[in-house]
Amino acid sequence: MAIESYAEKNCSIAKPLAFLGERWTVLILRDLFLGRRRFDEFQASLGVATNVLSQRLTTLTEEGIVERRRYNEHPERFEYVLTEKGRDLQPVLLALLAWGDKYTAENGPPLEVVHGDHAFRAVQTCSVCGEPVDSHNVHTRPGPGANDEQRRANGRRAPEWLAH
Amino acid sequence: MAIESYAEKNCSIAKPLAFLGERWTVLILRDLFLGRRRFDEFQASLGVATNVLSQRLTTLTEEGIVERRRYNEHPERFEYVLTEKGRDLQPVLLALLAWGDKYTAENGPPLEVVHGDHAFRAVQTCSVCGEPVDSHNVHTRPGPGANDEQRRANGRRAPEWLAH
DNA sequence: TGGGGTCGCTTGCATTTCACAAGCCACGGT
DNA sequence: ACCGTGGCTTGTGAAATGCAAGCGACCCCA
Repeated sequence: MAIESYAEKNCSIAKPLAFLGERWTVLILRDLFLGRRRFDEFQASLGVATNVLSQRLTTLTEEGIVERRRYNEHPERFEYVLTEKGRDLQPVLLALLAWGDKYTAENGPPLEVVHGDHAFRAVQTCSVCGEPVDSHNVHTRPGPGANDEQRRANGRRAPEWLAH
Repeated sequence: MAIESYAEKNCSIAKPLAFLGERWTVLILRDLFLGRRRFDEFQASLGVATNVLSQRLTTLTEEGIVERRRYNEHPERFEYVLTEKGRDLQPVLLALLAWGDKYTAENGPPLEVVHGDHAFRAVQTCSVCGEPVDSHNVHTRPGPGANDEQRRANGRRAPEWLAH
């Protein structure tokens, strides 16, 4: 289970990947955002093996991304719904969707995302100045949570990819 | 390699996951965005097995995400740099980073992202009206690229998770 | 001239994860 | 009495990944 080692790195990209990086997890989240909530709905929609699906739903529950909710007693029946923490992953899925629409959707987007009454794409803007962010006007530096190694490494290195 | 079946789905989230969903790929991209470009840099930074790293770099090259560039003859030496298509994945990484900072960084963000002279978070806004997007004011519908099944499925289903 | 180190890998084998198929239990319907 | 449904669990084999070793063409240093 080497993917769990992601969680030990001091990195806000690696840590979420400890569970998001497991196969099928992101597609289960997509289904959750589309309103699906039952084991068999996920299974039918994805074609994933049931033991894997069961395992993923357990992990997502443990991570607090979904809530496992009993909607019937006798027999016990459960459904899975996104928590606030889970819904906060929406930007990740929308960013992925925007990229996929741009580069993989030859016949136009299979799915439109609607805000109020208009279909839209997700655009990333700066939380401070409100300007759109693109890959050319951004760089990085160690933050308050950086360890010594990270501080040293970043000091040594210029973001050379910017210079291109 | 069942993950390749992702690519066959008519879904702009699933298709990118056909390569992004492979273990280590997203972390290699993170390193690329941080300016790393050489085999040994990735290997040292990530601790990934060299055969896997080699395989991932090949895939990323084939997908047009990175360019494999010879920077030395005799002996041949290569480096890997992001293409425009690759840099367009930045919103995905920034969204992941923002979530990771919020939920997994107890001592503050290990890495700050800087826009001009100010550290910032990525905020998603609507490409049409410019308003910030959150998980409560969004729903979906079939787009021009939807197949018949997707049209039917979406008609049958309300986005129930919104009603919560 | 020789000995070590670097870079970018490849190869072989063990371990972990995943897929596929089958089955199970408590119902509910007919 | 029997079939179907929902939500799984349990095998077993295939595929992905990890680990360790090695390799070829240099370069550096003496």
